[in-house]
Amino acid sequence: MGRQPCCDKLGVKKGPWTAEEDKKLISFILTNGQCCWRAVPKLAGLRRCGKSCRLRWTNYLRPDLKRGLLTEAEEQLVIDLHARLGNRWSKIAARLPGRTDNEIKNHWNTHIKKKLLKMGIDPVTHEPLHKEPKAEDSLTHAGSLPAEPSNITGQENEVTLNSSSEENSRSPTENCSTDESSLLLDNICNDDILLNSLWMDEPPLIDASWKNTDNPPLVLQNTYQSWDEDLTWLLECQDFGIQDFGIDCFDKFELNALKSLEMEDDKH
DNA sequence: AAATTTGTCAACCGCCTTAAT
DNA sequence: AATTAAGGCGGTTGACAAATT
Repeated sequence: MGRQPCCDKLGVKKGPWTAEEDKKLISFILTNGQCCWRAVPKLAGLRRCGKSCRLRWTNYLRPDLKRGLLTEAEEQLVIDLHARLGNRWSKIAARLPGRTDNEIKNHWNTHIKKKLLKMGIDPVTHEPLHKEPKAEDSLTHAGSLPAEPSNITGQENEVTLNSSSEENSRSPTENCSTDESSLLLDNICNDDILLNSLWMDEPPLIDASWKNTDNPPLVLQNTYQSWDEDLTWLLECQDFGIQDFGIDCFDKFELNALKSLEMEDDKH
């Protein structure tokens, strides 16, 4: 009855991943693609739960991940999206290429939350903590325009709030006050179709903008910079048949995954 | 210099939805 | 239709690092 168990609970390792485990997982996924996490630990020679492998891959090992702190523009975007979506971190993360829900959630809890509180803004409702009773007061009170969309300007204390209500009639592009954040927000908000897809829980559009830039892919710039010395093996990707973690590699990887899926489909 | 506090974030836990049997 | 696991998600924890006393 039902499906087979995800993994043999006995002998499953927990805790921090070692460099060796990471290597095995990356090697396996780059070769075979992402599919059937239940089978991954066994096939990759890992004493881990499939769930743990998926988490490790999506949150830390994926080649398209950015590393490091969120930029101001990204932070602004997170605040704006949070005002609209609440704690739906995966939805928010879907709009920030190279960022994971876990990373955004952590950043929210450790940085943004405090920042907003410091500014006198409730991080849950995005309303002022001490709301003035008079409407005219709210007009003069920085960041106290509940009916208006959110916006953090470059100035520390000038935060225009977004209504936590899911009815946001004003064009979100009007929120943008910095060029950088404008660009980011434009990607999401300026397009009704995109916004609708967000609300309708449709799959996000693939963001491939970095593929067209003259700059090296972020993955090459940042992905493994902060890793400990044990991970220098990653620089020797050829060891497991990977020339680099750049664009081509990832495209191949995606193709590999698709092939695997197709093969799975053929079997059925 | 040592002890304590605070901050950060990777990883786990448990719940929910979806899908397989 | 009922049962069970996979996959996905958000909340929470705990180890470690950095800052402070």
